[in-house]
Amino acid sequence: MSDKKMVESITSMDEDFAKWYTDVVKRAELMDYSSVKGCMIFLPAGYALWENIQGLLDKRFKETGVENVYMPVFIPESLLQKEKDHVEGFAPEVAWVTEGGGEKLEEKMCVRPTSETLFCDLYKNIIHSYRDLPKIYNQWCSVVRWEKTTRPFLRSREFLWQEGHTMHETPEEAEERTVQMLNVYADFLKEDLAIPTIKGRKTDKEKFAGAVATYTIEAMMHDGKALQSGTSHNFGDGFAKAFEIEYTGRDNKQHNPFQTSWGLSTRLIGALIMVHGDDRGLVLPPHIAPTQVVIVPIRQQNDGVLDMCKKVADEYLAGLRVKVDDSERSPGFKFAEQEMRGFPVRIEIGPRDIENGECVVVRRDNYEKMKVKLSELGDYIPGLWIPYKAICTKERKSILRIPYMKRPIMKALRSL
RNA sequence: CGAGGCGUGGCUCAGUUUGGUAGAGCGCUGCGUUCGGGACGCAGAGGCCGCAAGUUCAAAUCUUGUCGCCUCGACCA
Repeated sequence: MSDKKMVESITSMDEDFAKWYTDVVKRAELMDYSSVKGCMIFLPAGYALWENIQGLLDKRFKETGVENVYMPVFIPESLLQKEKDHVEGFAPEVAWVTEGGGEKLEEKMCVRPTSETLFCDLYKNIIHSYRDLPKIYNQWCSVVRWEKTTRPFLRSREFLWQEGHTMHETPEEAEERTVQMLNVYADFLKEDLAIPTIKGRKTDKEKFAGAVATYTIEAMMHDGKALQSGTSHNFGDGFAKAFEIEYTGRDNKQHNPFQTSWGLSTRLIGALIMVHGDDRGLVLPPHIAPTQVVIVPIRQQNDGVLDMCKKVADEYLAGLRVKVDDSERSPGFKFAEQEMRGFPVRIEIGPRDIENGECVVVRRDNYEKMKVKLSELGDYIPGLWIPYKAICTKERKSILRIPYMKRPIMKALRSL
């Protein structure tokens, strides 16, 4: 590459991993900064990743009996303060609303940093009998935490997530659900995002404010640091007691139910970038890639080349998310641009290929280049998805060998 | 919130030390030639130099304040 081209390329990850990360999120147009301090804009490419994460994870949730709800974005001060540890844990990073309609509010409200208290408020009203249990609710929403330092996807004052909140008859059942959801997260990361994780339990100091136990999945980034990628909490009956949630048990006596909560956020997009990306940019695993296959016509003005590309997309690759890049750029430019955006597979089709009834297939993860018969594409491309899953088992072993493991992962390991 | 760095066309930056007509490359628009790893020619458009006060005949440049962004640290999904 000439110096001219180097100007536009991204910083090497070994030279400066933090700079590489921000270069990638900006150049791949995943996000942008806004005039709102500490908050970020999800651009189409970034939001599409979240939509796909939502779709795949929500399906897994539903398979375990989860129902979706939506709760208010505000929490009255009195409600937030009902559980002592909880309010102490979150107080420093809560944003408050003190005025509405031009008048000072009688009671100030915070913008939810998390919704345990709202769910408890609801459960108090709808749980009266053991027949009302379990309650397995989840909501997809955004929450606000007044962070002092922010980074795209990894930490921002407002972020998107899901928060599940469940109530159970017995402590055993609550513990079971806590672990079950941690496993749902770990399986999702492994099978759909090709991200291997290590499951662990947080120390008392690190655990969620008000929880009895916090479990976490930690993913290893390229720079050797661990990133907390999902958490699952067992609350015991602490909140239930604080919120006076009681039900009549099978023994006709009053009991407090046992509670869990679990969450996974848009931070996961940051993990995705840091785990799979390389010096050419993003590498997206096929299951969540908004565009799974991009077709580049070579000499597209020639009669038939563009038509053939569209035909391949429609007929041989039906069912996959395919894009034909018919923009008026040179092929080399398209290659570089698409690799930067992380499309898992590229197909090149030119006049020579059409004569031979074949095309060139290039994988994003290892740049492997293959000639494939057009008629065999429909089987060949989905076959490429499998190695992405294999990444997990392969890299999981290497993770355990990384010598300069950072503190969080060590703790996660120690407590297992 | 502590330490450091940076704000100049869309992007990356030069110009600031020593005040004096706003610059370059990339990108963008139009036309033509190109197309298997970031193509080329010609012709164009685009900036009150983050914002606000101050010093001065004169401020991108000096002073003060302020806002924003980045990195590291503490805290956190």
